[in-house]
Amino acid sequence: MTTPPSPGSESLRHLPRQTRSQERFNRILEAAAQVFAEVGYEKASTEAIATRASTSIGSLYRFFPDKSAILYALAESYAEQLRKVLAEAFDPALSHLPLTQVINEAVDDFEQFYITQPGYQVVFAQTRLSPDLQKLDKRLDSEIALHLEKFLAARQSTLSPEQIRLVALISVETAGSLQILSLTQTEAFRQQVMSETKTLLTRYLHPLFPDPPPKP
Amino acid sequence: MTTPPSPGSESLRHLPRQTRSQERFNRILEAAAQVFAEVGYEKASTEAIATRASTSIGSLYRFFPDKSAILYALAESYAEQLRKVLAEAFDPALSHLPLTQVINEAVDDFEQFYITQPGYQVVFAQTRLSPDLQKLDKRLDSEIALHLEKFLAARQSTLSPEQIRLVALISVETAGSLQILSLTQTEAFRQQVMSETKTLLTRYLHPLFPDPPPKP
Amino acid sequence: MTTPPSPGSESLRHLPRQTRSQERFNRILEAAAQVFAEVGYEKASTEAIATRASTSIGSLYRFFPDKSAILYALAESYAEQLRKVLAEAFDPALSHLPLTQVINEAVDDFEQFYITQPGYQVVFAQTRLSPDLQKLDKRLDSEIALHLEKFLAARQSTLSPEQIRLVALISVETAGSLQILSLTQTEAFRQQVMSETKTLLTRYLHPLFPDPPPKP
Amino acid sequence: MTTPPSPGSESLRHLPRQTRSQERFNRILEAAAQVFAEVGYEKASTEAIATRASTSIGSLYRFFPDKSAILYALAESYAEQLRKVLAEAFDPALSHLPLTQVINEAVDDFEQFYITQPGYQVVFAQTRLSPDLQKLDKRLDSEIALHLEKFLAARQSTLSPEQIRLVALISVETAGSLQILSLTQTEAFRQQVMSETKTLLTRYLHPLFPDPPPKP
DNA sequence: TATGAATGAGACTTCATTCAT
DNA sequence: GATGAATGAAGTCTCATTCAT
Repeated sequence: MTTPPSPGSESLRHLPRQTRSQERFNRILEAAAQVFAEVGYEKASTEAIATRASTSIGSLYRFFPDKSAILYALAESYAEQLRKVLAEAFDPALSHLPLTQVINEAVDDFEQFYITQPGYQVVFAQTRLSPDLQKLDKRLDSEIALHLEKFLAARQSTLSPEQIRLVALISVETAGSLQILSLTQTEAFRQQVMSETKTLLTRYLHPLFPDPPPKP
Repeated sequence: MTTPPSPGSESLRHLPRQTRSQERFNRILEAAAQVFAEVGYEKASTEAIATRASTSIGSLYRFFPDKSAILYALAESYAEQLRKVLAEAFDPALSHLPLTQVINEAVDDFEQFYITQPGYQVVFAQTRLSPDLQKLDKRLDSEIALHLEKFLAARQSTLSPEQIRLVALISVETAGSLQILSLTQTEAFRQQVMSETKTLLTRYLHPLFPDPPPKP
Repeated sequence: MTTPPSPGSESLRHLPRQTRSQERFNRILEAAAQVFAEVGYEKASTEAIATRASTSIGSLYRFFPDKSAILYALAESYAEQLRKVLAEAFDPALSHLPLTQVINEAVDDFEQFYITQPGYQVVFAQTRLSPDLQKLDKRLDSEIALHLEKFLAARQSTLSPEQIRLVALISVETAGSLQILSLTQTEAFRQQVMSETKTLLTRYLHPLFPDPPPKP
Repeated sequence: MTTPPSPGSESLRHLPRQTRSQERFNRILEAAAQVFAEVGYEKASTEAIATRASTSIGSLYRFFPDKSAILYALAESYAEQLRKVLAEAFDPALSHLPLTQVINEAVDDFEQFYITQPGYQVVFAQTRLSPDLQKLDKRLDSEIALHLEKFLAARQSTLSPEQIRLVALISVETAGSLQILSLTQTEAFRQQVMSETKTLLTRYLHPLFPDPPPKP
């Protein structure tokens, strides 16, 4: 997921892809994601996380100075993953495609991320809520909106970079919150919510970034 | 805020508008809102809440069987307040006004509510996050979206009641999450976010509920 | 049950047999007996006792300086009741009857007392257990054994008064503990235990107090 | 006293007979016995037990999930010890001895157990009294009476196994309650009570299990 | 005198964190 | 480096007792 404190040599061909240390670091992060998703951040005990990661509480504290450091590291990991997802979805090379199509696929990708990373919701809510994690929260926001910004900037638009940033942030926030809403619903309703999310985003963004004229 | 367990006789002469009991009940609820807003639900200790309410831990437990009951009561209280705010903002009598105007004012009212009730965010996040509060969460969603639903239904529309319900829920959810986003930002950016929120909602809703023709 | 602190005029013909105060005192004592029997002394809350007695916690504390005073008063009450039961069962006037018969009836009376006074077990165990109630415990023992002593003394016996006291105490203790044992058993087994109790006591006492020769 | 959850390797060299864990487990159990004996089960605080065991409250809860588990473990421990005491006292190999002699020695052994294990009374009273410990109570009764049962069965008797069971249970119960009675008395009286206990049991049991004819 | 709201000491229990092995 | 036993601060909640009304 993310790089552990001690780097380790990754370029030597026949050596294990990850050092033992990295492996354990990632196992703990995955275990934390699971436990956070199941019971929330506060109720997740470090003991439970260590057990889930098939390691000891002592080892956990070798990697993380305290419990909140796990949340931080997980947030970093999610930020990186989201960056990749959004980098693909909003590849500037796709900026000539109809906006609707790009949005639809991006929302679908976003949904996949939420479904496969059930810990994200908790981390997201926790960083948003707790005053001492807000710095982290803003950085998460920035990273996430970054690629959308680039994509939007690639389409000719009269918007200033600051305006584009605003629009990107709002779009991502909206998509995220509706995603979370959808996950508390029945399957049928969930799909309706997702479909409506696409409509909403399209209607919001279309006037700002009109589709380019088809190339002759 | 909400009515305490036992009402008591309120018609006696010019005696206090609230009984001693109601006063204390409300003080505790307000203190809880503050503490929740400051440190979050889990980190808020019942002791801290009692102290903030200038009462004893024993008195707190006279009104609330356990800590979660405070969250419940606060949620009910907020739901009721929001209902009132939205009832005014979406008074069906206003359904002949331009949608933009109604949305603008509703978002402003909503913002006022968020600003004056800093505990709402926490309660909202908590009910959304914790599995055993989801029933409460859904009920709150329904109640909150109710007035928007009625308002939208009052405008002629080709949408089914179910579709209107969906649209209302999404609108309220979006407005809420952007509200929260705005509160983590600087004042200048915050206002831009609110303004953009109005734009987004208008663009989303307008195609569904076209403004009525001006009266001749 | 027992006389409350303030005596009250009981000899005036047309006045209520008990003053309001006495009535309440007795209601509290009865309520305490019930609650003690149900949950034990320590887990019985003074609030629960007051409620069961249809009075207020404040009134309860008018009669009893603290919780243990209720236990004391109840113990006094039981001592008095037991004294009556045993006074009848071991009426010295019956000392000419065969020992077996007297024992059988006494055990039956004792059983009735236990069944109708479910609080007795708890009070008994509590006074026996708690160091600061042992004085009370010994007085209970004395009172209870008193009548048996008188009865035994009335039959010619070579035993000294001290020896008779010892025998009486042991008999009562044994009967009591087997009584308690019987109450934790199924109905069928319970009756066997009671029957065996009679046998045991008869075999123990008979050599000490042989039946008098039948009067010609 | 009893074996702690995880045994551990005990065969290593000349290392401590008990593992650190077992040592602490036993220390806690002994401390609990003392505190229970002094103030009773309900008034014994887990904090006081931990302190008396020279350990921390956290360690106590590492071994026992809650306070009642300490009572359970102590009850098991006592049951096992009593079983051993009674197994020796009622060794069927002794069944040819005069009943009086066997009873005398058994009562003496029983007395030693009570004196050296002052917590037993409390555990005994608690299991007998509290509704949710009655299953444990009955099991303890059975185990404790088991050896007397075997011993009695080894002497020719016309009694059915069920009758023997009843007689054994009653004998043990009686001996126990008289033991407790004796402990609340002065030393001189205490010895008289113990002596009388032997007489009582002998008179009760002798007719049922006559001494075998002396070997020629 | 009766009431019951208020108090707060203290009980049980959890869990983040440390550190000897 | 890994382990997990040990620690103890801190949290939730109960309940005997007081006292203003």
